[in-house]
Amino acid sequence: MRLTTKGRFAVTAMIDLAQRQSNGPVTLAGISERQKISLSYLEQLFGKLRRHNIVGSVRGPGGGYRLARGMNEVTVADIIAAVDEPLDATNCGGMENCQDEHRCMTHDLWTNLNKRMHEYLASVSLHDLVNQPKAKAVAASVAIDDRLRGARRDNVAVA
Amino acid sequence: MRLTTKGRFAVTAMIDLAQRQSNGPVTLAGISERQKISLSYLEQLFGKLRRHNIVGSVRGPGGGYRLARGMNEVTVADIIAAVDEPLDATNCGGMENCQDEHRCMTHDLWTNLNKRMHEYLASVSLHDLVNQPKAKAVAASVAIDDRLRGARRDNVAVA
DNA sequence: TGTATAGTCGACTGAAATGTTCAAGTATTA
DNA sequence: TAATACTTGAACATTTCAGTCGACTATACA
Repeated sequence: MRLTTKGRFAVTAMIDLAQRQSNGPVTLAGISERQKISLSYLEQLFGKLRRHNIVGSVRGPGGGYRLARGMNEVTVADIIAAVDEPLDATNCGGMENCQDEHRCMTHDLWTNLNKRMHEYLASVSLHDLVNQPKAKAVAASVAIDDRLRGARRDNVAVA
Repeated sequence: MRLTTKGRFAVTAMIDLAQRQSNGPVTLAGISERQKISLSYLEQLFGKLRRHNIVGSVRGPGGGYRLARGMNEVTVADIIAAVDEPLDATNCGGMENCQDEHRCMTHDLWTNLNKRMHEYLASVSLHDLVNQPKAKAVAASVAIDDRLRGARRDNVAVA
């Protein structure tokens, strides 16, 4: 799981899309203008999002993109994984080279940390982002800590 | 907050350092060999870590690096921030261009997400990583999360 | 039947970041 | 003084980022 401006663009664009799809398909040209992201770059990003079945496309006049699933079914982790693609997990791709005890230890520790990060990003859905009440950031921190400790959460609103 | 292999290398190296500093300063050459990271690359990373007062150096024979503070006082966020440096937070650096309502909204949403990620990484200390009992609780919480959310097909490479 | 709309695909680009290597230092210990 | 080890700077190939361009296909609508 990598986190760069690329994933940021994708998330921003997806929020825009989620907010507007009720009026029918949303054009990339519109997203481009509203979010100030180059149209051709969006085409690349949405090509990947489409191939990952996160969005669907409608061609021709009046066409555009729409979500392939409900907002609750699309997480930030999904979006980032779609555009950032593979990227090797650890220095020792699978088992190879892992005979040394110390390497294996740091290896486990790292994948562990990674897993938790992914877990967090997977816990935030597009719905959470779109329906986030303006400015509650601070209060949210408590909830996160609880969740990391294994606290139960009902279907909602991380935010 | 950016997350790349660069920060990964730094965290791995810091774990190695934390595990071995009880025997006195740890040389980069040693870390390089154990973790299979190029020595010169480590030199660059530790130069930054030193300038951020995360590690301290001891020159001359028998020298090396040691933590500048206790393991509990060094978080993953500290390490990543030190090596990944600046990187603008949002597309609209401060206030500029933020007159449009929608841009401001997604802008807030994004910085919010960012804040939470940072918060999480700041909650994991070097001590936590070194003394972590071999991966158990985390895996469990992931399973729970998936269940609550309704099984998802992608199962994205966590890495 | 055209034609404008809008997605699809591929190649290509300059700039930056990654990760590595080489080389020449300086400080410290023995 | 010699060996050790950090310090600094430069150069480098490779990859990714972000954007551009051009040609193409599918569809709605007049």
